Amino acid sequence: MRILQLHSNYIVYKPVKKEISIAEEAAKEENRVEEVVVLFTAIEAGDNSAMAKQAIDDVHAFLQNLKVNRILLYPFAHLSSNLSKPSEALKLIKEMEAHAKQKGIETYRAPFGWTKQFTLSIKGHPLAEQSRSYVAEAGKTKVQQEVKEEEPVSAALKAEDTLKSYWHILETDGSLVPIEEFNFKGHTNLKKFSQYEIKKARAVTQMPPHVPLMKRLEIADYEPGSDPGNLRWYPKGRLIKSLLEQFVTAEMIGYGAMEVETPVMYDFNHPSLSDYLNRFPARQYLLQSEDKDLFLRFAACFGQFLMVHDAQFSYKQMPLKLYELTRYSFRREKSGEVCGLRRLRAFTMPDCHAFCTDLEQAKQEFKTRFNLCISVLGNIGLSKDDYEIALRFTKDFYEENKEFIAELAEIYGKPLLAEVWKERFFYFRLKWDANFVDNQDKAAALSTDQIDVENAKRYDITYVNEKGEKLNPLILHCSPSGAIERCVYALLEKAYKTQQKGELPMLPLWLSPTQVRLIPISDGFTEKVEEIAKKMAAKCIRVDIDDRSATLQKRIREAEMEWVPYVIVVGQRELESGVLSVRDREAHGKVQKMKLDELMATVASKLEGKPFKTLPLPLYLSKRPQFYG
RNA sequence: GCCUCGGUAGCUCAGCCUGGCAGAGCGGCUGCCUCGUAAGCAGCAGGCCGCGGGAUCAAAGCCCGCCCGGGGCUCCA
Repeated sequence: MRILQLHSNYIVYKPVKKEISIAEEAAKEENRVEEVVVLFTAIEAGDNSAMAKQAIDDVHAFLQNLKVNRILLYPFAHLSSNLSKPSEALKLIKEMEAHAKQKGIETYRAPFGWTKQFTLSIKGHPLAEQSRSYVAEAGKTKVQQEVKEEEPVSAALKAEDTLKSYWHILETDGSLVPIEEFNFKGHTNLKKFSQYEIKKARAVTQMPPHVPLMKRLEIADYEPGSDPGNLRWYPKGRLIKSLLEQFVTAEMIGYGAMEVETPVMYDFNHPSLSDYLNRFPARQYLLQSEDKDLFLRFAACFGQFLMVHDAQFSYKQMPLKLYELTRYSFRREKSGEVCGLRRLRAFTMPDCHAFCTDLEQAKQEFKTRFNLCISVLGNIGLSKDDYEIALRFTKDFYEENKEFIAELAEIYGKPLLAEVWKERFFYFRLKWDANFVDNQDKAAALSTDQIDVENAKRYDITYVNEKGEKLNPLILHCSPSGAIERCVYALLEKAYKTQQKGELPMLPLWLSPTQVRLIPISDGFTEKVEEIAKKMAAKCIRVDIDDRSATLQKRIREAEMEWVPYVIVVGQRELESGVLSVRDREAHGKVQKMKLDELMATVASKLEGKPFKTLPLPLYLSKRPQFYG
């Protein structure tokens, strides 16, 4: 007997169709039970009455802990592959029901033998979700009990429960080393990341450094007037985010993806969608409109799959690549999990799907995108030293594709973490993700790509092959950079690390809100300085002027605290000689002499290939409001 | 969701334990200073002490509930 026990806020279920001849009579209407412990129950071959009684007694003990006295017995065959005969199962279920009632538990029961659909809302506390199995063994009942967080719905997810991960380090030559045998010397971050993945180890109790930074630099801030994890972005933050969005989008279009736009909300009861939804253990934002239940998307999958389902294409157009910058994707993360820019409830995620004919094509594409992602991260300002990669695959996939896996390891050029499963239980066969390790030794995934072998069928996506046959493609899911907000988080955390080393923190030049700050030494020079500013702005350089009446030293200090890459003081000497004194942050704040044209050429060369947006604030600092502090 | 810490001026925070006039620094405004590479000087304004309830002659402070944030538990497709 297998029982999945879920302490729920509510469950709504509806019998849809009789499955078997002995199915009970039931009305095809919705039933709703509030504040209830739902018992998804599968009766297995060999189960007996004693076991049924034992199971209810165990549940009863739990109810007292949970301070609830209401259960719903929900026959749920998918929990086991060793089911008993239906007649026996029904008998035992009825016994459980009777026993529960006898113990004074308010007992409800979903009908046996029906296909049912349900929606339920699980409580978040650690005891809310439990699975138990009872095995008949030499006349006595053995209870195996596990406390495990998981969504109840899919058999595949249940498998996660029993399926074990085998951890290895994949060397750059493609060899797999069991993790306990790997020498982590010189691979500090990989070690931290591995520990984070495997043990979920937490050490520090400290505010993540990027949070005060995102506020002080007027990038983003919490918005108490919204839901947690929905942030406000100040002009400078909006600029940074917008540039990242533009850059990633341009890279994906350059790669050959077709940019599309799809709705942010979907029908909760759409057949393909609800199925996929149940496969995805994230919590959704739900909303009601007229008579519809809607959910907010957590990725672009829905929209793109529905679009491709309706599209006609053949092997000649493949791999077929669609891209969308989802602003926003929503995930109703548990309140304790939302954190600064690391983990949000509303976030901007570039999402690119490639529809491939077969595994060979998928692998080829996967490799192309692997290179592309590394390049995208690098251009954003995150080098291979800043993140660690995990590759996750099944044992059989590895056996069949050793060379391919080795190629990936070679491309990356650093040992990476390999998670190996004996069998597949997610919808993908191969996945990689790049993970930033932050100042709290926490890891956050950035880029990722997966080979999805399930969803084409689920969404009835087909292409036509050479012989005119309709086939389901393989689907690659890729986020080239990961969430844009998370990129900002990584850049800020990285800058903080730099600062801890005693160096000057900064953002990449192309993302710096002010690239060049001009400081007229006194009022009389402001007009001349504006001429210089105009020349620079004309060359697509974000320049501003600190015309405030504060002392020179104070204005320099504030420019430094804003991480302005180039600070130039302009007075009589500069105007007469035409030579500027440029305080170069990258060169540790050293003041360098150069002509305006030289500076503009230097800056322009560093900005090559990056998108540009004009300054999102008034040219004169005296005209700017203060958003924070 | 649970545990835990916090929320006082725009920001950072002291005051709370032991109830009795609401505080500091930064920022803002005004004035002086017009400056040569990381904090010039002075004055003024600025408060629903997170929100709601309770006990008290009296609450920022004590008690209860809620909201928001940090950290932890749990989890991350």
